[in-house]
Amino acid sequence: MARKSASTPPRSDEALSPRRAAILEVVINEHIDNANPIGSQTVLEHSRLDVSSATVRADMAALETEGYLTQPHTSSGRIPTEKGYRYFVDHLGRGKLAPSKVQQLHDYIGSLQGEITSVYEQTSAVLADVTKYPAFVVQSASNDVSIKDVHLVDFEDCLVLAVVTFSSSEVTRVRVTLDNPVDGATLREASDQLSALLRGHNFADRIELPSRSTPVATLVRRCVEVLWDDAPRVEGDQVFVGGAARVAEHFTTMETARSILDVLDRQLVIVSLIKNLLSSGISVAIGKEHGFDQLASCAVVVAPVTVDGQTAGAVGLLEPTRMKYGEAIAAAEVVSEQLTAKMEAQ
Amino acid sequence: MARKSASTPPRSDEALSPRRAAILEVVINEHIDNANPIGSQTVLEHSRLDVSSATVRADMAALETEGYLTQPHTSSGRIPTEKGYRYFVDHLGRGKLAPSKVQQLHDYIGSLQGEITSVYEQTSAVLADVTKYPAFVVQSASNDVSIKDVHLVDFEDCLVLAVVTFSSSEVTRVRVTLDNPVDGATLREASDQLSALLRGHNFADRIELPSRSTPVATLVRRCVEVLWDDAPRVEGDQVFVGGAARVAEHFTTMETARSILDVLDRQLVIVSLIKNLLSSGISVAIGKEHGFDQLASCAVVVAPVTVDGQTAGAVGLLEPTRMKYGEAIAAAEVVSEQLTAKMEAQ
DNA sequence: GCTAGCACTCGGTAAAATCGACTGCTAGCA
DNA sequence: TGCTAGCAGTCGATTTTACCGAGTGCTAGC
Repeated sequence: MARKSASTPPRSDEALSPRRAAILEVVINEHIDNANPIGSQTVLEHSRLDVSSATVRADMAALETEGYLTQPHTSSGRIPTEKGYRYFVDHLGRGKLAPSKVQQLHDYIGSLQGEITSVYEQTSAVLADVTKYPAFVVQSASNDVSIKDVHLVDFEDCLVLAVVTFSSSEVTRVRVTLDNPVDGATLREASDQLSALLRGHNFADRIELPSRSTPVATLVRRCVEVLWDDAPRVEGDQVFVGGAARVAEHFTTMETARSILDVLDRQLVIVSLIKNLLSSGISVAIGKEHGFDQLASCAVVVAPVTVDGQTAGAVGLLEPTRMKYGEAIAAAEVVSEQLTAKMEAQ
Repeated sequence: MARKSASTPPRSDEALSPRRAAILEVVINEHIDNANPIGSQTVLEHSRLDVSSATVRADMAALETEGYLTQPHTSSGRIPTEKGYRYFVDHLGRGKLAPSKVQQLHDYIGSLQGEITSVYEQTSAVLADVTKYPAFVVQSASNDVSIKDVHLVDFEDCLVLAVVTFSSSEVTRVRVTLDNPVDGATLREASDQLSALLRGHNFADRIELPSRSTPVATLVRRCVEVLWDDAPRVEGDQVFVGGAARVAEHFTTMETARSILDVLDRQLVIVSLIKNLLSSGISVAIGKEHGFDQLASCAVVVAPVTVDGQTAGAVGLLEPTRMKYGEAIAAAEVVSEQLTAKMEAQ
């Protein structure tokens, strides 16, 4: 996957004359609404400008040479370029989300219960439902999670389940097979020793193992070994994609739909996309700005979920460049706020 | 979602004359290969029949009146109907999977480790990769899972985590908030009592609660209450869909792609689809046979994963009716065998 | 029961014709 | 200098027409 450096947040600084800005705005708004190239006539109809179409034409020609607009072919209206959208996002369309939708998001996310994972998963679905676009929620692997407790559960003769509780209140389990059966007392004692030994540590730490060869010490050693080898490394970042089916609604050609679905399937790609954007402080990446070729026809909107100053995750939307930026950004922000609030309440 | 009863396993019993069967087979094979309607000429070229095209035409006309073939329009070749495919699946195409693919599936699934859930999830991805079609794996909620162990972990003053281990070796956790802080000894004692009290039961059972009002008894009561209220009901059936993006590869019109993606998003629908098919002993449902309108243009192939005579899950493929049935069925079976073997080994 | 041959159908494709929404440009006006 | 009116020209999209050929059903004859 090709990616360019996204280190410099794109931002268009040049200012446009008020009239040209107005024209650009109309072109973008109209184009978003009906996907057609926009001509000078149409611009006039949808603006308060009191000039002739020839003047608008001249301005549009200027906007084109400056790179904000482009013509699909001579003799048809103009459509926005990525630069045009960028200017729009930075200077113009301060869109809002319909209050009813905000309410909907509030209500739904507020009502979610249960494991963080499932909250995130459901959130991705709601966000997709509300925006009608594919949405994703990334749950970051928090890097300072430590072990809180270890408990051994006896299964069969030589099989023990090590149940590890983390400070994040997540739980994982690992099967430990033994050479010899153990009795309940040994198990219990080993449980206690393990808890004491590992509490506060995480899998990056080196643990001082007991060297004695009592049954308990042996069991403890074995468990630590297995845990350090097998434990799902405090699970990496997880991605939940909601509304992938929406792709088919919004992208007209099969081919683009296909390549986008493909990306949505590859969670690693999404994670790195999001991380790049977040780390360079970007909240909207339009077209090629994010450097992922397969998504060149899309814009990505992200908003971080921050808990205690740490990035706990992110919320994102994937839409065609021709989208309602205002609404999308607002929606992502509302959801990220909701999630942030929810996480902090825990 | 409309569904018709799928209680009678469809099965075409009428026998066709050998020649007609041969013709049907060629039509289907050719149609699967290149999606075109097949004419009498083409049939001759791809069969060992030593008759004239007129004869083939007569037979094809007969096959059409009997419902096995149909003409998209007068004056073009024939394509198979659902009934045609059904006959094909029941009597003709005993296809096989390329040994290399079988090997691939064996190797990959054999190498999977970790939690059942993740094994299932990855399996769905591999199956999709190997077949190039969307695949799903359903993990059934086993209905005779019982609690094996309960362990309380102290979090904050009035917050305790109840970690429940099930006989299936799965683990779940529930947050229990308390009115008063508890000390370590109480917690430990309560853990032990809970384990003893709940071991062997599941959330459908009624539990006799201790009525005393000692701190331990109170804690035990509270935990059971919360567990019975909040515990994710030994999670229902879970569906893992792999290769959803493949939909865009195989379905030509945006609209069908869209409606199929939509279904893949709705896991409940898939579960009920699979359950219906399995319970009526069907392994292939072609077109409308399964009664789900949105999937009318698809065929579904399923194979159960059985452990100890109990259905532990299922493996399925979703393909257009125009698909290589032989391969698909073989692939689903290989995978279901692999999973079955893996589950039984645990 | 099979075949050869013939008239016929009709979807798909290619070429031609038409339309109309745009543009750029120029000359003229405040 | 900035704006406008008007005109000629461009070019994609749509419709029309013509045509081809794969494939059919049918019938008469072996």
